[in-house]
Amino acid sequence: MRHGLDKYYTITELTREFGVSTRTLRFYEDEGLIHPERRGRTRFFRSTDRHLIKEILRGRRIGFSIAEIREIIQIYKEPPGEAGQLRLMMKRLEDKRTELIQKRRDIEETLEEMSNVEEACLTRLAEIGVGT
Amino acid sequence: MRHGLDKYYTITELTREFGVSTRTLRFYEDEGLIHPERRGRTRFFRSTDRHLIKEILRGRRIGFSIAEIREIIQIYKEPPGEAGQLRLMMKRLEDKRTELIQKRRDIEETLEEMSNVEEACLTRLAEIGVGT
DNA sequence: AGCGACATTTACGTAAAAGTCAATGCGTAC
DNA sequence: GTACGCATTGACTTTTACGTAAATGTCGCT
Repeated sequence: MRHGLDKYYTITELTREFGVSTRTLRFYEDEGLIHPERRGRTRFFRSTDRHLIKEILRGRRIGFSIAEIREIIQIYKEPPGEAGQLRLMMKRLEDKRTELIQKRRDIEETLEEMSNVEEACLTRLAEIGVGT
Repeated sequence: MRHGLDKYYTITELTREFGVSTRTLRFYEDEGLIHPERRGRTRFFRSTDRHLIKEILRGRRIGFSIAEIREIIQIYKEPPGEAGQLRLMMKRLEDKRTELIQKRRDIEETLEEMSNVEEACLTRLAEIGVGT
């Protein structure tokens, strides 16, 4: 079943879908994050690559570095078997969780402030531009 | 009342409080984000600077660039008076809001996945390390 | 006066994440 | 068969956000 009838994606298809450049996707390949197949020199992306790209971009939006994203992907590919490694990983997960929760709080605070500013704008607009 | 009896903060006090380097605070000054006073060549920070630094660091955690942060600070300092400017600003606020909401969703998805991974770790640990 | 601790300025360095450019290949439509 | 468009590779460049080093200044203490 593996690699059966999956659709192939060309690099430009994916750049259009995700709004990134070809350079970016090649960069991610160089960094070992994705592994498109080749026919000749042309890359052919499987749906698994496509899915990976989605995750990479999400990580990027959150602010993860390439190194961190690579690490996360590694965890999915080969979850650590040894107990010490597992504990270490959970410790790091805990740290990341704390960081993300902080970040979420930051975002929420900022969203609130933006609402305030927006409201102020509206009243200001109402004041000035009654006849606009 | 202005500049009355406010406390002064030295640069190192603030670096300790916020866990950033002196270089960082001087950099923010160079970038025009904060304006500590001087006695001789030494910087003295007011509580307004301290508050600004808090906001800057929050923006940084969210992923805003220095330019964006400067822009936000500008808005607080001198809200635009002209109607066109106001509209433009609201448009940009809208864009930012969309971006932040997306980012928040990204974070929430990632937090969920982290929970799953953590759970998997726990069961795995239970399997292996019954006697650990 | 001299020491140590902390500050400052200037200037160059750096890592991450691409952007850009030039040369080249490959398929196919005309 | 050649021109065109899309791909590729490799090298070089850019931007952001500071780090780091070197040379000095300043303040308080003893």
